[in-house]
Amino acid sequence: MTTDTTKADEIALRIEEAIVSGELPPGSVLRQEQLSERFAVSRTPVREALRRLAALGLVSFVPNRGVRVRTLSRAELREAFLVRAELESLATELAAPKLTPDDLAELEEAEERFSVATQALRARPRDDDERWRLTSDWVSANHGFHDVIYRVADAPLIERLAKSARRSFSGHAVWAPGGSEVDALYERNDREHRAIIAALRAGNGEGARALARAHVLHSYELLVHVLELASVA
Amino acid sequence: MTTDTTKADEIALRIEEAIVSGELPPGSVLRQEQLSERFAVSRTPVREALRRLAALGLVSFVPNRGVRVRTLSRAELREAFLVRAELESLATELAAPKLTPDDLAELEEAEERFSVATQALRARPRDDDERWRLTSDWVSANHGFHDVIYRVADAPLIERLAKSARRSFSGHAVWAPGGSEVDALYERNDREHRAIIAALRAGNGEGARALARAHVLHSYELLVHVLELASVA
DNA sequence: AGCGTCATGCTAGGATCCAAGAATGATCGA
DNA sequence: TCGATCATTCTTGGATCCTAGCATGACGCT
Repeated sequence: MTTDTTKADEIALRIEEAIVSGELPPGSVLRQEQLSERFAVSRTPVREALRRLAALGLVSFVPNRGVRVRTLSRAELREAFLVRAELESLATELAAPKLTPDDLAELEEAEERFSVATQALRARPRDDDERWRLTSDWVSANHGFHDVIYRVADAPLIERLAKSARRSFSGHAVWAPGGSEVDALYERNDREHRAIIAALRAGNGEGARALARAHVLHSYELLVHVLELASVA
Repeated sequence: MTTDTTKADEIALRIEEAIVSGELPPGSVLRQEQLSERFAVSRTPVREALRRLAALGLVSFVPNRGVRVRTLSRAELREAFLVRAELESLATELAAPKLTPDDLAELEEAEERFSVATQALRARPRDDDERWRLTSDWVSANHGFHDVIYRVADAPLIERLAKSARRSFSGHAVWAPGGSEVDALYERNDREHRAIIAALRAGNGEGARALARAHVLHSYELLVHVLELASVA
């Protein structure tokens, strides 16, 4: 068994997963020892993993006092979306001239899944467990759509940074659905995906870029709406 | 003595400094032991520092085979500049409405220093040592100008990511000056700084944004020119 | 009774130790 | 003489141990 990855890396991924899934909520303190026993390793690789996550901005170190999962202020949340809007629109523009028919088909398929997830979410079951599962589906379908674009753009650095910005707020995504006002926003999100596809199909890089930018900023509005509704509840 | 920073952090900064200064050139392998004795600590904090730098993209880990200072391919170099162009233009736009007269004065002062450094560099002494010092001055004067904008924009995440993109190629900056063709590019760089200032003074955020974007992309052209000249020599 | 100080316990940071994997060079065979 | 294989050495990755700093609670003083 030749490990071409180190334990610290694997653990970093698993902790990251736990953070973005919301299992480790923002603000919670991470004890090195309990992480080490959870993953059945010593504290050393755990600490290295935490260093990595700290550099990514997911957790913050307080010397001699441990690490805690980063909480984003409203301003930071906004910033993260602004960054993502710029990087994603750039990626979309880069992707436009490279798009093959196969890519286009894949993109449409991803959009189809997203559309289904959106409708399912709008049906909004009262059961909390079901709701959580559906929002989780919705989020990953959404990511799936955007990931196709990143792949086609073939720009590793941009992809890395954009996803890092995306991750930084996924832990905040309670994504509690709201009323008809929020429904309209979900609907718009879906429509915008199709518009981006249309622009890409037409080979209109500039247009796709502008659409992608607006789309991400609109997603921010959606998230803010949802967060406000959640905080009132 | 209450250390409000940890040794791993300090060492990460010092290694980073050594990398961007060119002391540790791209491609060189870093031995944990010699780093640890150089900084008079054990290997543990060194490794944590390296993890951090790896997450920042400055060095790359090869499991069981150590770390090496990252070399950027031409494509990655381009990507880094594209990212910086987007983020810096965004920061410029954000800075525009926040700019106070004091900020403007500071910006003009920074530009003055940059202008002086540019002229000094264009005088181009034959002495290698002097040339190295002047290019180093030029680079930091340039950074100084842009840093004012970042500070005014007051957007920590954007600043962090943009500087990270900037750092990723500073190690490559041999910045060997070329002929009159390159001189024109230096000259343009200087002019563009002034244009950005003018737009900011006029409160024209959109204009400043577009100028900043073009400016960074032009800097890329300058760097590529210089690198080509250097590789021929 | 309230506040300040000190002692004890707990957790993180750093050092050292051990094991496992890769490179290098020597030796043996063709 | 050239190549392949095996042993040795070097370096990294991980575990354990030690130390130092923060926190918390008890005790004493005002």
